[in-house]
Amino acid sequence: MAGKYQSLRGFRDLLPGETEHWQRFEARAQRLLHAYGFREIRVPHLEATELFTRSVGEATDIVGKEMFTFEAGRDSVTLRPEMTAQVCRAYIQHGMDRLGLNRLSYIGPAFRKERPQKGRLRQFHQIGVELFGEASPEADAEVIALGMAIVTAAGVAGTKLLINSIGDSDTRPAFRDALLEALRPVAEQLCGDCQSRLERNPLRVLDCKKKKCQELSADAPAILDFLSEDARTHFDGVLANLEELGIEAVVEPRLVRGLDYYVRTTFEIRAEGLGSQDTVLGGGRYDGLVRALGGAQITGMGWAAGLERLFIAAGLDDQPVAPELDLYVVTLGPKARRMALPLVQALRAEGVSVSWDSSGHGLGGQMKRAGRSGARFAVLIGDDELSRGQATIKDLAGGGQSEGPIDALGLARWTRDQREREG
RNA sequence: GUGGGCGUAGCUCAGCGGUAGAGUCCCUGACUGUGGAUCAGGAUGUCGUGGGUUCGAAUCCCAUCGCCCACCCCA
Repeated sequence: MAGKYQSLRGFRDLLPGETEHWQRFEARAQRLLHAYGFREIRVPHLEATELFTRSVGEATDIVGKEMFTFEAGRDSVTLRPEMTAQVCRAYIQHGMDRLGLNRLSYIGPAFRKERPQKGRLRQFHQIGVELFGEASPEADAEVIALGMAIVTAAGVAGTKLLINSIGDSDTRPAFRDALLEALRPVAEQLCGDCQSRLERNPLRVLDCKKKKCQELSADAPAILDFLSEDARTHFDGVLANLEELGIEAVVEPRLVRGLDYYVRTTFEIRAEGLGSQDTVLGGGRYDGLVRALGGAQITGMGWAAGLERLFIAAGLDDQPVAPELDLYVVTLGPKARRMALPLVQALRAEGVSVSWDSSGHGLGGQMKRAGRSGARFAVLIGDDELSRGQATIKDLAGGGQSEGPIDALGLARWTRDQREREG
């Protein structure tokens, strides 16, 4: 508990050892996204509040109590609680439907003002994709396949794909009424949360984890029975395509996603061992959203995954990455010290990763720093080495010592040879 | 917003009325040119903050802030 200032609740620093995990995942993810033909879009962190209230839904918790909203002069602005609405806004704003830009991906922070806990922070990070203008079952299957690949790329094993169709916006009211009719008589027996859900969003009662509520809603009508002919065909097509791709999907009729804009296909990928935070990726189809935000009638399908949760599910959260470096230059005496900076610069230009200590510590201190830097070899240069024209090179893992080149080009070649020898 | 747990050295934690401790890390030396092992020495704290009880409070009481975990909800 040192220092006067502390990061804000729900906001945290990513330190070296952890950032490497992020970099590795991001590199792998970008390769995958590229392989699927997606191109990255970067949208602002701040947006007009109305964009989110319109798209995510007034009644959702996100809009109701979790947004970081500020008054900026006459405008109300909000730190994005998710990115789909923004990507749609940008899609419309830049006329992307005419530019052939219909496969978009994003990665970055999002903000929700809720009580932090494991795998849930006020600033968290999402990676996601949006596929516009393709309403086919194949599109759904492809987007889901990409989601599975991303989760796998993060190193998560033991995933489970849950899928459902919540029908179209014009058939949902019928289901909602039927559901209400079935649940009203037993409303008293539902848990407190569900009683309020009954009014706000009855579909979510199906999603309640409490046993009693599940029993009470067991005999309630299933949404799949209310699908229109089109929606039913579409859903069957999605399932068939997933099977064709060898992706195992569990139809979960109780799966209801929280955001208002979803229609037809909804799905989540869950990871084992994460408790209530086990949904690592979630998404679905949102065919009416672009239109609702003022664009043309263009369909959409996408998902978002939480990076913090992915890393927890992959078991990476408590495994810091050790530093790696080719060389650490240790100098003795003023002559050697004067040539150190030009030397390390020349080595870097040759693609060798190298560090050194410019603060004038003694040999012991420098060796200690060399050991901690993660360097494979320490290159010792003192008066002896300068007169001999040979550097002393110490193997920091094995402890052995030998002579080696003292000039940049020679050292660079020597380093490359070592790398090759060690694979 | 609700419930529970915890705040003592950079880190992990012990102490639970009588002068603030351990391990680790850090610094110095044994080794006048060698890190990681060993040994010896050293440094480090408004004991989260404010108030109260007491001759005396890290310890008991009250308040407050912060963190963690869970619920709600979600990625």
